[in-house]
Amino acid sequence: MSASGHAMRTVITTLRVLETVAELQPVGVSAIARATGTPKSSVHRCLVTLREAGWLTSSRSDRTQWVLTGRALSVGIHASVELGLREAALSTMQELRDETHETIHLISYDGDRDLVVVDRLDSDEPVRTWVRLGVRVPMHASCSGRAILARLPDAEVERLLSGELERFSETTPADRDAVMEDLRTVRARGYATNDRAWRPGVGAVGAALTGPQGRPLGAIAVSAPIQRYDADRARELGLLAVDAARRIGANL
Amino acid sequence: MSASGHAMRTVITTLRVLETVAELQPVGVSAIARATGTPKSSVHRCLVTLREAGWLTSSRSDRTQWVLTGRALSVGIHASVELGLREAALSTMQELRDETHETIHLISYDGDRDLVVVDRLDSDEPVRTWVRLGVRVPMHASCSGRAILARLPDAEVERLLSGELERFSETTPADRDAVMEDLRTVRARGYATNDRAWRPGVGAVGAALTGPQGRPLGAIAVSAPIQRYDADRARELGLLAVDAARRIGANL
DNA sequence: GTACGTGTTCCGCCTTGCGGAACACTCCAC
DNA sequence: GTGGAGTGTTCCGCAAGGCGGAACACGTAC
Repeated sequence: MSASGHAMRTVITTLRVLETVAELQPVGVSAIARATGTPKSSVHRCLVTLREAGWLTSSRSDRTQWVLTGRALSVGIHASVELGLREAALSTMQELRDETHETIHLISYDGDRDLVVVDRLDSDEPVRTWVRLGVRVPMHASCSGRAILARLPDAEVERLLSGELERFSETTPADRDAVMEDLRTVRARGYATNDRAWRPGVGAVGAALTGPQGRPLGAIAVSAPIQRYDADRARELGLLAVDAARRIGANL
Repeated sequence: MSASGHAMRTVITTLRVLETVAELQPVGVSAIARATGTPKSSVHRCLVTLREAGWLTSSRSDRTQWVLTGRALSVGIHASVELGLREAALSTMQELRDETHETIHLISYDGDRDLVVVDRLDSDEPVRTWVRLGVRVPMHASCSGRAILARLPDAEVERLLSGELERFSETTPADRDAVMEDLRTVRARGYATNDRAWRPGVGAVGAALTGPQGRPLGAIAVSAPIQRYDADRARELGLLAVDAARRIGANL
């Protein structure tokens, strides 16, 4: 697709291996080879290289398992510091959790393509939703994604929604038109909703966090098991999320 | 030094470029070339490759500047989740901050080599200390480092202190012997101290966070401007840090 | 105008990564 | 036991592909 074919193949595949380790760690050579579709010997070379670079360690025992080191952590945190989201959001997230008793997620949008869950405060209910920190969130299927899209100029929305839109369930927006229609609703009421559109059994509402120039830098989301989620609850949670987003935005 | 010379040169240099971007971002080609001692054309190729891999974006203006994307964030966060430190430490860190009114740092030790500041709660005083999240901390010169060393078996200490020990100031431990002597004190009283040994004008105390098997997974540190730091205050803060570390350890 | 400072492109030499295949090993079923 | 299906690791010859000096295009400072 994209222009520059001048990229180094070695590096690209090694980075893909690194990302796979991040997802599956602790993990062995064969599993990575399967997940990436790369020959085992090549994967092995990548792993050894990453260890020499200090990004991975091979954890002992009979079967060699690979895990990330603090180096990956260090580089990653520098990416988030630039935004300063976490610090700005922390106290408001706690208030929101106390008001709703549901799990609160903080999502970062890097202005380009990636949507990442950077922080989470857990619900105190016995039944609660769960995602791993660091997971990448789909733009079209999550309420955070659509809350952010609703604040972006049309050209950028167009670009972000190009390519295939993966369907996770019955309620995932089927195509670009469905998303665009939803965005009108989101713009009107200030928050986006998500009724099991991404992960099964999970409903959620999200509101965009905007910086000084009105540009979205991320989103805050409240997610609940579907048993505690219906139209009325969505409105209640949505209004709280919008208010929380406003307070957080004031700190950016 | 180390064994495997089978590592891929390309990848190693590209990762070094990536780390440099993390430190200096936003940053241009020439600055990176200077910092890493790599020819400009090679650095440029690395950057293009990293962009294609989705780890960097080139922010367009007159001068091309490079910054990390959320992909780096995502991978980095997965590294920290494995430890689960942040979640375990959050509430206790807040208590400790309220007790001391100084800046609290959470440091992660990945069991190998890297010591990274993963979280921070700021002091409410007008004069306060400051470090960037994600920065790598020296083992011998920081109180967190020495608090952790004090809990490690001799062989591992030996390995970690091999190589040159950088001197940051008059009070930085000069050599391995000086560190080893300090470790005895640390073991005796439970916390480590740091009187301007790493960063100028900053005093600090630190206590190790240990997992179920007693292995250190990180440290918690209280750092204060030297005006509010002397022997008495160090003891007071040290005891509070030790107690906080115990409470956090109970959650691991 | 001269002198540096950026970032970007080109191209021929020859290093270096490629990956199938063979290896050593552990576990499990029969 | 013996075979088979898993692991992770090593080898090696071929040629793909990365290297980096040099030249380029631009902007700013004096």
